[in-house]
Amino acid sequence: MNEIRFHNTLSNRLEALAPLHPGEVRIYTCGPTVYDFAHIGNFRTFVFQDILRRFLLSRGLRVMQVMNLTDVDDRIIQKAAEAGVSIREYTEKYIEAFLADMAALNLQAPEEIVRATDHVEDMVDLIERLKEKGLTYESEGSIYYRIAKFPEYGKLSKIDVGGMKAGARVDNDRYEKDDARDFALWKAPKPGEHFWETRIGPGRPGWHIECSAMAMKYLGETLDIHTGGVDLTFPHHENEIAQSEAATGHPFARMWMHAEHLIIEGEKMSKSLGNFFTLRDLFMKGQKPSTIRYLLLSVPYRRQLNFTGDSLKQAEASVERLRNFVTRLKTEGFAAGSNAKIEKLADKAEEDFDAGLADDLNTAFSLAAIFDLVREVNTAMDRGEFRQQDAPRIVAAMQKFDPILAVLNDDDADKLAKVGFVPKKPRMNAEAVEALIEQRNVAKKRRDFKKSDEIRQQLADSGIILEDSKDGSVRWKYK
RNA sequence: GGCGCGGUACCCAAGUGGUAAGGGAGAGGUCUGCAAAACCUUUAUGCGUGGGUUCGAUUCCCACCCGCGCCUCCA
Repeated sequence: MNEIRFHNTLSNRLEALAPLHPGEVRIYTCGPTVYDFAHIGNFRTFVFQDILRRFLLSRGLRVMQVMNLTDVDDRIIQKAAEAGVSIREYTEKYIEAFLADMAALNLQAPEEIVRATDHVEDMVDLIERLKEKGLTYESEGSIYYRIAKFPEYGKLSKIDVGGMKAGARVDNDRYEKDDARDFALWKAPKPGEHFWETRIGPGRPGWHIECSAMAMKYLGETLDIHTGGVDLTFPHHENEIAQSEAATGHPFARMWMHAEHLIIEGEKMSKSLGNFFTLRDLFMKGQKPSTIRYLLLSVPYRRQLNFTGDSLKQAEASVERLRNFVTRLKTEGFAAGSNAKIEKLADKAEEDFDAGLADDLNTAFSLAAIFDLVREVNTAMDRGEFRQQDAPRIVAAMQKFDPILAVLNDDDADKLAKVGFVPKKPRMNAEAVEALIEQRNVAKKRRDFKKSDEIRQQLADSGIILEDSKDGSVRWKYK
């Protein structure tokens, strides 16, 4: 098997994965800020992270992944106040929605999903450590990190912060800082705002400190991989490095992996452009979970992904092709015996699939390996060169791919129902479908094709596709 | 301006110093009562532009153009 190599933002090159604790990969994943429903762009990043962990698991590695939920920040405080509820109550709804959305997209739950507000103590501890080392200062009740004390600042984003002058920019926080580059570790409470009473005074945590504190609590002072969207590289991850490494004296994350953004119809997604989609928006429009997951995983994570109506159609058709193939394998009858060539095709596909992923999660390459297999096996079937005993081998290959792709085995409607999305019009149940198919069979026997075609059309209007096979049996599926 | 990602057929997209994977879509064909599914053929003498290195470059070097992101607590 090929060596696993990932692109490390820190070195800006491909590096072999070498976990600190052999056999186990410790990953920290920047999760969502739960002030609203997560959008499709967020899920592009989360799908990348899911592919990452699933691939590592497929290699027999243990994965310890921690994902945070940022459940306290300016927006949350403001919105909760507007709604007249506590931060906890306000975020609960969006956390539940996020977990449901994850399940809908077949995103495996990380080993730990942790909330910032459950870890204020850990953050206070970390801030105290920084304080003892003389890396902080206080101003109007807030505590800041003094960037000037961390010479390596900027090593991740390669941003030369030397030019940024204090007061040169509008400070969104409207707190007084000595240097524009400095960031808040702890924010003094504003009147009427929710705050924590702690050893370092009343207030609430800054954004960056939660990730450092929680990552180190669950994964140790040095983790193997830290992931997030490209936009987090600066300042968020840069600040995490500054805080963590200054406090411990050890490297914080050995490898940083960042997912490129998703754009919509060639444009940046934004609320003002009206191209801002949540998952539920897409489900309401009739998009299937498998379609969305496939589209998000089919473009390698370091490439910008253009999310368009056309690309959704293409993704849906691709998933359909794969599913049709599996159905054919399982339902069609083949002549007895086996064909050594088929075994080789399966071996090659499995090898290539894995090699693609090992090469910085090149999902496009891996998918091509699968489609090569699909085409070659279909051809062999059509030519009568595929035998009964070949089927289990190919089914096994497909079942080897799906723990990573996770788009083959689910029934989309069931999936949606399970996570609480109810389609606008209910599907025709299986009994009704079978009954109509039987009527059509009778008509066909009489060679009353007008009638049989009417029935087929009737089913098609209800989203049922029929496939007549040579032996007279009829396969059907929901569109 | 700085940092980063990218510009490959109608669309999505892989890729290598030696002559362009895969998927979708279109066209034609096989199969079928007709469909669906599947298969076959077909759609880039060319991979943003201009130079250079080389026997040979889409792949290496230089310059330039264009798109996008970050540099403002947006994945």
